[in-house]
Amino acid sequence: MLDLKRIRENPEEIKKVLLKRMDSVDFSELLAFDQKRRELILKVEALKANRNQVSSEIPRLKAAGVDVQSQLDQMKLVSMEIKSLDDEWVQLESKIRLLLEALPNLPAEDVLAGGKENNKTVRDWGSRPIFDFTPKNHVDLATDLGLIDYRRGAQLGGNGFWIYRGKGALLEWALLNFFVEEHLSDGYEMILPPHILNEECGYVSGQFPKFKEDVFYIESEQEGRQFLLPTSETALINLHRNEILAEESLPRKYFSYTPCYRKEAGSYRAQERGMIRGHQFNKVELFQFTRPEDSEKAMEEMIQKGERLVQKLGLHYRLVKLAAQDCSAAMGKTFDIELWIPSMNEYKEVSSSSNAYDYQARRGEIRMRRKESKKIEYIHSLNASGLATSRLFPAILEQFQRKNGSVVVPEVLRKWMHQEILE
RNA sequence: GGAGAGAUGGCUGAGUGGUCGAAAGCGUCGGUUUUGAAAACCGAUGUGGGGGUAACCCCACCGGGGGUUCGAAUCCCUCUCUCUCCGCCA
Repeated sequence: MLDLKRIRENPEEIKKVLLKRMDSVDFSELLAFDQKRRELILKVEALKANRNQVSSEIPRLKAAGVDVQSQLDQMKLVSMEIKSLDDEWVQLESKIRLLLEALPNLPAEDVLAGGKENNKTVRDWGSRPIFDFTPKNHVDLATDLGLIDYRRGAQLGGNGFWIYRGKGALLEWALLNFFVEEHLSDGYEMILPPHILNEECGYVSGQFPKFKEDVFYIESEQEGRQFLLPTSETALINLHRNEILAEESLPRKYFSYTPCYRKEAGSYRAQERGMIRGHQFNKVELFQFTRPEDSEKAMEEMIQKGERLVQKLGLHYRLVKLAAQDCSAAMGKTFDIELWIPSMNEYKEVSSSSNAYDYQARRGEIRMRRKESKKIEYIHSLNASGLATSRLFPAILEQFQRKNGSVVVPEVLRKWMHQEILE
C-alpha cells in the first residue's frame, strides 16, 4: 500500500512514477475522499470533545444536587449526530482504503517503464548445451526413467498434478536438502509454516484481491475463508504482522520450504506440459525484513544466493531485470533467474527476487523502532525463490541428458542421491 | 464434538459504569551519588489520527467487531485466540 500522505502532498510526482507500470492514473476521487474525510474528522471530533466534557461534568452536578435532565437530553442528540457522522467516516475510510489498496507499488527509480519487452538480461552464466544427438524433452526423460508418473498423478489429482517416484522423488528431495543446507550456512532461520492461511495473509502480501481467482479456497464453516498458500512468501510476510521490531534485531532472514498450490486456470499451453506449470510444486523461499537503508544490499545478497545455487548445479541461466509492468503489484523491483530449457528453446523462471520496499509493511503494519531516536518506521520486505524445483527438475533432465537417455546427476546432489547417473 | 476459565501497556498484574490512557511491581532510558560499577533516590517511559507557524490542543485505542448509555477497560451480543476437563481420533 502506498502512503496516502505522499500522494496528497505530491500527486503529480507519484502519478509519474506509477505511469511506468499503469496505463492511466487518476487520484482525483481519492484526493476528494481524503479531503472530505478530514473535514468530517474535524466536525465529529469537536462533537466528541463536547460530549466528553459535558459527560465528565454530569456526576459533579449530580453530586451538587443539580437537575441534569436538560444536559442528558442535549447530549443524547449530540450522541446521535456523532453516530451518524461516525458511520459516514467509516464508509469514507473504507472507500479510501479500497482505492489505495488497488494501487501497485512504486517502481524503483532504476526500473524501466513498460512490459516484458523491456526486460533486460543483466548477465548470464554457462552456455546452452550442444547435443550430438536428438535431445528428449523432460516429460519423455522423466517418464522413460521412471522419475515422474504423470498418468497416475492425473488419476489422483486431475490435470496438472504429477507423482514423483523412486529416484525422481529422491532427486526432488535432494534438491530441497541442498537448498536447506546452503541457506542454513548463510545464517537464515528455517521456517515450516502452515499451508492453509487466512484471508488477511493474502491481503498483506499484496496478492489479494488481485490473485483471489488463482488460489484454492478451503470452505470451512468455523474458520471462515482460508486458502492454500500459492507461495510461502504469503506466509512469511505475515510472520511479523502488526509487530514493532527492534532495530537491532534486523535484518531478519528466513527461509521456508512448502509446496505451492495454484489454480493456474486457463494458463496452459501445449508447450508447458510436464512440470513447467502445475497446481502443486515445491519451492524454498527466502525472505528478509530489513531496515529501509539496507534493503538494496539485501536484495543483491538474495539474488546472488539464487545464482550460486544454480551455478553449483551447473545449469546455464540468465539473470533478467524486469520492467515495471512485469513486476508483481507489491514489488518495486524484481530480478528473475531464468533457466535454459532446451526442448522449449527458451528460458523459464526458476527464481524471482523482489524488493517490496515498505509496500507490504504498510499493509501488514510491520514496523521497527530506531535504537537511538526511538522513532517508529516501516520496515522493508524482500523475497526470493531459493529455488523452485518445478523448473529446475526439467532443466536438470534436459541439460544433463546423454545420448543413451540417461541423465548425469549434478555433483552437489550426489551425497543425497547415492548415484551419479539416472538410467 | 461437549463443559468451564481467561485475553488489560515491553513484561507481571490491579481495576466490574463517571478526570482510567489506565494502580502497583518489574524492565528500559535520563539524572543524583560513586574512582568505576552495584545499590539507593529522583524523573521519564505506548500507538494511530486530526488541528496549529509554533508552544500546544483535540479524538481514538484495555484481543477483533457490534450494541446499551449523557458517559464503557468495566454491562450485553458476536467472532478469534489461549488454558483446564471430558469425548472422538484416519
